[in-house]
Amino acid sequence: MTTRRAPRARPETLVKRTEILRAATATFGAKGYKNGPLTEIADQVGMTHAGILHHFGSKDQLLVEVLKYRDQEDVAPLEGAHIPGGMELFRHLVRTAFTNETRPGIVQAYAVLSAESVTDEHPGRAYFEERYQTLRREITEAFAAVCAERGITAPATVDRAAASILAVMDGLQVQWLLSPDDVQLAEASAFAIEAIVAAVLEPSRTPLDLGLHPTS
Amino acid sequence: MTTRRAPRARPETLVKRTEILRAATATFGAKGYKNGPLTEIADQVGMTHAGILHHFGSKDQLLVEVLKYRDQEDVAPLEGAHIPGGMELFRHLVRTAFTNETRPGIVQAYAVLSAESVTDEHPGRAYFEERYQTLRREITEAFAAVCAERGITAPATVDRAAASILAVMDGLQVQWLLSPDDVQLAEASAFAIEAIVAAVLEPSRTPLDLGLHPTS
DNA sequence: GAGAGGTTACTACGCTGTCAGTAAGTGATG
DNA sequence: CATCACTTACTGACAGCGTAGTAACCTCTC
Repeated sequence: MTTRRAPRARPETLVKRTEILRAATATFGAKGYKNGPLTEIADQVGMTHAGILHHFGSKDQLLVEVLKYRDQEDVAPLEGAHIPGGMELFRHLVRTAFTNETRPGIVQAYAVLSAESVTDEHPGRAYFEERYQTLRREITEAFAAVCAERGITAPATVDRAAASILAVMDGLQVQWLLSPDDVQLAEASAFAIEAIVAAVLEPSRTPLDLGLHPTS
Repeated sequence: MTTRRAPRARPETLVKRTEILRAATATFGAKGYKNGPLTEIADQVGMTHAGILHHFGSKDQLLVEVLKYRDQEDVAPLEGAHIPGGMELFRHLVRTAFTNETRPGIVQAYAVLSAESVTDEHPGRAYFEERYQTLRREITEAFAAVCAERGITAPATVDRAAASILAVMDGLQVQWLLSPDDVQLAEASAFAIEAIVAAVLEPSRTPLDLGLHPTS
């Protein structure tokens, strides 16, 4: 319970810390959190594993800081450093998918860690729970804004659509990591997002009878 | 490399083996493969971990058999023990999503293991690679059949759609496991599958301009 | 009585975290 | 401006645990 916050860092030290965070992202991405040893991270930055623990206190804490670090890095390049709303959000998500195709390491880290986080007592669980909640809310609000713009009331499907959009992006990442030649990450993401957005804005022109609506 | 297959099993032993496979599914689901100890599996079936190794030779081999076992269990209840085609396949996928809502343990095992399989040298990797390839092919063929039925030529989007359908199902499982109260696994899956199928069969009535088509 | 289905005992290893010690920096002070 | 007091940034050794796999040995059952 010792709050090892703010150890009055030397300016040079902050550089080293982010170096560690990057190395940890690589190792956790390649091997998972539980199976990614501190020594491997330490090697990458020319240190012993004890040095890592000196900076972050524990491996659990390191993971939390890795996740937080990735968040602020992702938001950084955005205009005004804030996620857009309305239809622009969907465009942003599609752009993100295209960007992701150029950085398999980070994609792998998120894919592995998010799934691993559902295991018992995982230190990253709270982070991913909140993350998904936040993202779903933002997408739901974007739907509401777009619907309002078009003078229609947002249908009840927006909640399902919001979860589905995130889901399809994540799921495609796993398939893409397994078979990069068979799966077009960005284009498939764009296609699916368009399909889902269209289904919300112009619902069920043709009922497909997939068993959803219990007619039988 | 010793083929420890067919050790002339006693009928009672086969029961024990499947008992082990079920226990392993539970443990691997709860903790992941690497972090799921053999001793925990052994405890569940009233055995020592050496007993498990007697049956399966190694932990890696056990995982492979767990995955194979789940496959044949899933196909078993189906008519004719074979996956349907055409529009019936999509109905089957939606039904599966509803079934899955009643068995979080198995869902968790698949979610955790499929993502873990993309890590370095994971023993389950080949299985998941093939599994996704097979499933994508089956869905693509179902699309082709449905299109033929309607007298239209299957559009180029079927490949992306096939991957997207699997992706959305998998991705929703992770979110559902993290927040079961916030995410409706089955209903969201059904909605997304309908949306994607509709987008294939009746493409782009209204262009949404999500940046997919580089018009600028 | 041979082999299947185990157990007990043990080896060997990998991992996190602790601890003591060291070298280099920081800062107040006489 | 030199020195003393203290902090930061580590290293190296090691404790302590959990784990996979092996080997030898029982003990039922065909």
